[in-house]
Amino acid sequence: MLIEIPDDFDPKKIAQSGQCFRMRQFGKDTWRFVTKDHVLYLKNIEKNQFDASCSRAEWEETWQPYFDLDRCYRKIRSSETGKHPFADEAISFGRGIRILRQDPWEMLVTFIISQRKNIPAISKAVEDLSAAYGNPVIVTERETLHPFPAPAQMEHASEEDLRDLGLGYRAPYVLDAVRRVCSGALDLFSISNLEDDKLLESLQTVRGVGVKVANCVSLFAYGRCACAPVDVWIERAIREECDEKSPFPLYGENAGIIQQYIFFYMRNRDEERA
DNA sequence: CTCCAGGTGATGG
DNA sequence: CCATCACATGGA
Repeated sequence: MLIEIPDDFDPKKIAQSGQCFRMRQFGKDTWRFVTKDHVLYLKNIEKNQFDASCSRAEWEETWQPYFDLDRCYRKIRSSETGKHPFADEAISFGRGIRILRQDPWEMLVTFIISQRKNIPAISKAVEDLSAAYGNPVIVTERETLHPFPAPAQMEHASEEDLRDLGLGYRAPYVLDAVRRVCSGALDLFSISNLEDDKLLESLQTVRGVGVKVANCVSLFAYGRCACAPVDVWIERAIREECDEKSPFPLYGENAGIIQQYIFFYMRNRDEERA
């Protein structure tokens, strides 16, 4: 099915922006996305035109919100440029990035796992966890893959089971998330109605979830674009490029989006000539 | 061998 | 409140 995306949309940059860990490239111009039990193959036909492997209904119900297509990133780049010189560089460099609206449970577990791991290691851990607990398998024309496991599917996992998957000291953290969500102590749907600060606070009731992980879940799952996660790369940017002063207060409701441009810029700006 | 990776919790001041 | 430190694992 033919899809037009007139706004910013660069799959390669989105894949390299450290927000989704199950995105893969197939051949030169096709990208695979996974959310819940949906898989999408998106082939870039020409500028702004894509062939999507799903129905119109699935596109509108699942993928349009997933790609945050109701938000105009071109307009945001335009309105936020001119406030900070380094952010301006990052915004220009990262044109094409979007903030994906991903599954809250998957983001919670993924970013618990992410601490003190590099991005390839996070990706591997997410795949291993899915292979171990995610059912039923999804069969497409191209491949067979496992969905990210639902909380109930991990309910009887032991700490040792999770350590065997390479989660290390994060294993009890993941188990605490499983226990809280399965018991209803943490309702990932209900908290979507909370204000940003209360949402962050609720997420941090899980062991192993601190300020940074809570901000990642808020931004990448709940679409809270005022939330700007500060990790080692952003700390480095503030220290070395922003004269020790966080630029994010300048951007209010778009701080999280600017954060994502800066994160991508810090990690990729030296790879220009390749 | 050492160092580091999208951090957090515990501890001590 | 802020500064240290331990924490598992794998790759460079």
